[in-house]
Amino acid sequence: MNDAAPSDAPRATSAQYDPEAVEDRWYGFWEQEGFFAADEQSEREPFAVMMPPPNVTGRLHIGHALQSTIQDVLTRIARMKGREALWQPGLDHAGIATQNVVERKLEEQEGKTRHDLGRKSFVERVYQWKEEYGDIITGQMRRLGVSCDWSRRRFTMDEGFTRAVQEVFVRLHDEGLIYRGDYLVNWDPENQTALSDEEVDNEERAGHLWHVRYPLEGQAEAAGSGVETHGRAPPPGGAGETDAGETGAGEEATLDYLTIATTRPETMLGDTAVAVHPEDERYAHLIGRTVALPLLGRELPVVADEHIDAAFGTGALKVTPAHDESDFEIGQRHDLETVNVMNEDGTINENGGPYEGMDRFEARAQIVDDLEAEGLLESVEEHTAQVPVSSRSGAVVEPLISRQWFVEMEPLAAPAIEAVEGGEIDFYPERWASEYFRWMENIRDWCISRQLWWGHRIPVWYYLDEDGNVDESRGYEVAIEQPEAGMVQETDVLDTWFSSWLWPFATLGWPEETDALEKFYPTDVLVSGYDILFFWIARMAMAGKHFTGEAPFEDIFITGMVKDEQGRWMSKSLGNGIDPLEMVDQYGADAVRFSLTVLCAQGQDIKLAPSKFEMGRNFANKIWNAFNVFGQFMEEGETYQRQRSFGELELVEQWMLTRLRDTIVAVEDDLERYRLNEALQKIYHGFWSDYCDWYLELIKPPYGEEMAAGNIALAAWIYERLLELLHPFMPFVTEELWHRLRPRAEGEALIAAAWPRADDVDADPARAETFAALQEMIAAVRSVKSDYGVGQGQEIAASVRVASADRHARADGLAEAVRNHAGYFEKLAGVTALAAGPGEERPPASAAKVAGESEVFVPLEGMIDLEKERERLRSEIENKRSFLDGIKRKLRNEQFITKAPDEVVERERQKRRDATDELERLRANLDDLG
RNA sequence: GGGUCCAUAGCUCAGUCGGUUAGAGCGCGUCGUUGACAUCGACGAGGUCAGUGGUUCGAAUCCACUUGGACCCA
Repeated sequence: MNDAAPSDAPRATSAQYDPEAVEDRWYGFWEQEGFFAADEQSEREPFAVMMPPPNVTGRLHIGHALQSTIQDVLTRIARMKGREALWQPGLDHAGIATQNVVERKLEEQEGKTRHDLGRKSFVERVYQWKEEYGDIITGQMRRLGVSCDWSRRRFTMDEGFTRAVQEVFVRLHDEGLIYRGDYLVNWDPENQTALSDEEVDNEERAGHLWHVRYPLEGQAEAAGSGVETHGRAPPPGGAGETDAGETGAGEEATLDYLTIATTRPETMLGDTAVAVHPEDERYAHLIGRTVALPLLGRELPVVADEHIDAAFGTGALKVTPAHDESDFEIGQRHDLETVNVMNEDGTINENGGPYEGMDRFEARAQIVDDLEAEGLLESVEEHTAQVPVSSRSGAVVEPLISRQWFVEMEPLAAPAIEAVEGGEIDFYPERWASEYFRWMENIRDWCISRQLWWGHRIPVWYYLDEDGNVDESRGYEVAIEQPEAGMVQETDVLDTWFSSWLWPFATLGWPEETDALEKFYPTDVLVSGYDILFFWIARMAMAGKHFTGEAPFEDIFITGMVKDEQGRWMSKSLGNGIDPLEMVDQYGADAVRFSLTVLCAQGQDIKLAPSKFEMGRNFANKIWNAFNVFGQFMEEGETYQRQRSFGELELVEQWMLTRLRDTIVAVEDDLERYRLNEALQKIYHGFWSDYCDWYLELIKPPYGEEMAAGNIALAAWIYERLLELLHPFMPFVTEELWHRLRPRAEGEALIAAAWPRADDVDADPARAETFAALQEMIAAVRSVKSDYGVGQGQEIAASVRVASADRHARADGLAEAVRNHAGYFEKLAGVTALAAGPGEERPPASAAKVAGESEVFVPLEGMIDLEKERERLRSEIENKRSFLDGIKRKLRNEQFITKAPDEVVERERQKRRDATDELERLRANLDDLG
């Protein structure tokens, strides 16, 4: 027998749950016994979930902890339900991030750049680094108790995966969906690579809007046209008018310049036109003329373009096709020249004349100075602009014309859209479907090439000329293996997402037709955050449909993101992150899992503080201690069998079983809809309130007495069901306690136990209702005692007037139930003398309290404060009266009677009867007090 | 500029199909410790469901607008 599952564990537990002592043992046991391993040969119905592969550079952060917990809960439930459960783990090579980490380390430790090492040996270094550090996160995940199949761990750059990536590139190229060309791309000057649109964040930044004068040329021509009175284009708004007057353009009646506004003056070095709106009267006469580019003197045509916003700036736009997307389009429309003025590192190139070699921002400052010196800087406005920023390096992204590889996306998007529209894929919460559609329907081609060394090298081959240089005039070959001796492979690598979009099937062996693929694909559910909806989720849907014909998952469960206490993103720079491992050390893995799950409501971000984990820790402690109530009486090695049939059970036992069944049903329902937080809350309530506060309190023997074997058996049986329900959420403490319940066979474990079935739990709603009535009465007695400062332990008498027999058939039964269970009142409310009946009179000097349809009297001779009691009754009467008024108002409304459903009307009538009755009795009670 | 989401107890949040005397955890107040658990128990206070208007017999819930906040896209 395994050490971790001792059959002779002491039955009673310590008073405090110590997660460390328990958690350590179980993870190894589960893994050793092979509970995490999925078997594609099994006959069981499959269940599969793909873990979003964390970056090799990653450390476990709280978001991973949340998503891993959710996936683990779903996987463990499926496993307990008898399904062949695969939770596929793995790692993502994370191109730029990983390359950066290794480059930084190289710089710090050896003072070298990757170029000093050369490509081959640098990539070797990255592999070394990956071997050394890449697995840290998976080790950290184990601490959380995740039950993924580690034996199937995949890496996006392992051999088989690489094969899949290459296959996909070749196929898409064959289908004409991959093309290469010179286009304006998002260029990260720091990493010196192209980025996809998704990797660029637009940040609002304070900047300036510089108004620059572009001198007009060809004045004679203009003079001849008879529009000279326009003088010059006036700046927009009244403020500029005086300025316009001062330039004296009108006086001289000659044109001198056109003013443009720009947020990026350095790009003017690449200007090849000025554009205005064709219907902009201010400039109509200038169309077809030319202006001189300040500083460089190049002649620029003035063109008319309908896309110009006449209201922005001066309404005249400098056009820089090589460095701005909309300018690029204008350039295409007007067949403008394209002048690239920037190097890949963000410095100005030889086309920038005197500014060559300067960094783009240095050049900007210099150009502004020079313009000012030449009197061509008309004005400077404060301006907040959207600045594109690399999500990888934080550098300002430059639009740059560059030869890159692209995937044409529209043909891939169409089937993926259909998959969601047609219900092949469901989003939870649903609203994410509209985000998905919005992106898919406006999809743009995907720039997949990266100028990096770490990643999948593009399977394209070039010919060499005699000098050994790539000769692109001969075209290229797309092939996985070198197609012809002497050819060299494309140096660019593929965007990391170009491999991870294949994750759901490439991990299972695709393009081979493996048994695993056959068994587990398509998967059941994907759990991820909305931050990678476009990067990853949507692209997986596309890849799945395109390459396998099937959507890669049926459900997509989008979690909220974990924020700090004030709702801010957690970040290193803010230092507001919460380290999940620290939390595990401090509160226990189960506590962390519990709190994260219960806080994870549908679609809402989670505001988290370390103190939230107390909830989970306290709950673990609670169930730990609950075991002792019966566990302390258990004989070692004994298995307790339930002895009595449902009908022979005590009322509280019947109630508890009924509550258990209801809980199982409700939990099942919540799980269907991924409402894990609500499911867990119900289990929590069932365990803590129902089981501990009521059931255990009542079956617990008086001090010094033993617990009957039959009671132990039932308590343990119910406890076991609750452990089963809770196990997926809190696997460690439940596994430990499950083994303490009774001797287990070797290799037997809660992780593999059957999920509780409602049908296996006997129940009787009517009996449960009777007990619920008693609960209300007991609460009423406690409340009265508390109001009058009677100690909880102090013995008192009480009587109950149950609802009158003529109106409630079960009133007599209820009175009898109260009398038969006087012991409950004694145990829970210190009631040593109890009377009950429909005609029970209120004893003198007693407090009265309504409990449901009944009334509880507590004689308080000598203790009762008449005035206080009157006050209490008056407020209760007032309360009840306003409630009754509301009901009456409703019932007087004819519309309500005729239009509302009958059962709603009947419910209101019932409420009126009850409230009227209660009010009457309350008033009588008040009168009794004199 | 287009779109999405959020606003409910002091705090963090549930509230599913429109009918609930609007709930939970934490916090707060009173009381309680030889008792499974003080990481606990009992009791209690605490709400204009952001605002306005509308639909409806009936609105925290549906619609419109307003205010405040978060996010996505351009």
